[in-house]
Amino acid sequence: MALFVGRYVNRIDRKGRVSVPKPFRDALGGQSFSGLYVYPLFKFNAFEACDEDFMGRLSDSLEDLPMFSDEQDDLSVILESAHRLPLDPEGRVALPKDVLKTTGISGQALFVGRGRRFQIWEPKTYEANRGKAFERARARGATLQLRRQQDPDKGKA
Amino acid sequence: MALFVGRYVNRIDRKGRVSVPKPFRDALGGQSFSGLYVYPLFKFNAFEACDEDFMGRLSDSLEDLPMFSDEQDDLSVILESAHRLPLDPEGRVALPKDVLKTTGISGQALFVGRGRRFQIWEPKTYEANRGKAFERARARGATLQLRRQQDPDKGKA
DNA sequence: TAGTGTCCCATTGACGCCCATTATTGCCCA
DNA sequence: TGGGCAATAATGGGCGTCAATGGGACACTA
Repeated sequence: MALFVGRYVNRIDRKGRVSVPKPFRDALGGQSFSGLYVYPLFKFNAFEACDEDFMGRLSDSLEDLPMFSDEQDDLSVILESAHRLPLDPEGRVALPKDVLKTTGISGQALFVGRGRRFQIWEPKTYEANRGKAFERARARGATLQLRRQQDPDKGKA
Repeated sequence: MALFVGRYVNRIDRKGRVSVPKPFRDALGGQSFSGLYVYPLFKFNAFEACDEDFMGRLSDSLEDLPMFSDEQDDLSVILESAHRLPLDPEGRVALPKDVLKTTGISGQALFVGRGRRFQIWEPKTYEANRGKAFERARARGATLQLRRQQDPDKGKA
């Protein structure tokens, strides 16, 4: 399954195209659709990107909310604002105008791995908002409850 | 499954490459991806390394936190700061600049086995921070509750 | 026909691959 | 049991390949 980690900065050309980092392209592979989905974040002026599987999972999660509820309607704006971006033969995507506008991306785009998905930021915005995240986690003495070890025999039958 | 024990010191060459100790390479084997993942530690200026399975488990554990929550965002800095390091044909990895910078590694790297994962330290930093760990454990009279023995027949069918 | 969006090709620079050499370990045998 | 030899691991450096980038040609659309 897709696994996105690390940060990569790539240049936007005058056509609005940007190379998706090779490791991310590889992680996206194995999909029927060669490309990615992007949707805006609430908390930051950045977009999140994922593969088709994750987008389906996100959609299904929204269906778990009560139908016709305000909550579902509100969160569904994620899907309404999403884009399906195909990769060109060189592994680039064309960032839509509203993505450029919302994020403030012009010269460079920052790709940030987030495990099963990744984010796209304007580098300075990222630094301003996320630059201290590591120090915050360190200062807080952040801990994480690891998922219980998978049964190693699972699926071996 | 991967099992890393012991300490090994290897030299960094002028390209920033370092040989992963053979026993660790062997323990990493059996993955679809020939390489390892590294991520920074909060408590020390050192990095931790693991195989793809463990990284996926870490990622999934983060997904168990609520999406868009501050807690998830803060902890996700681990994934954002992580690197996927492929092994070259000789069994070396190229340590990224930020790893060298954070750890202070320049001439030599210390590999420290930690069971399912291992750590990479600048030798002097390790000595300063961990050098007395054994004495501390001894002085405390440290004890450990061992996990119950696995069923030996499990999954053998 | 202008505008938009793919696709294709060329360039360049970093990185991965390959080969050579040295160091170390482990083994064999006297 | 010690020395020497062979196999393996670690190290160093050169070079080719591929990822990132830029620009142009072409097709489709409004």
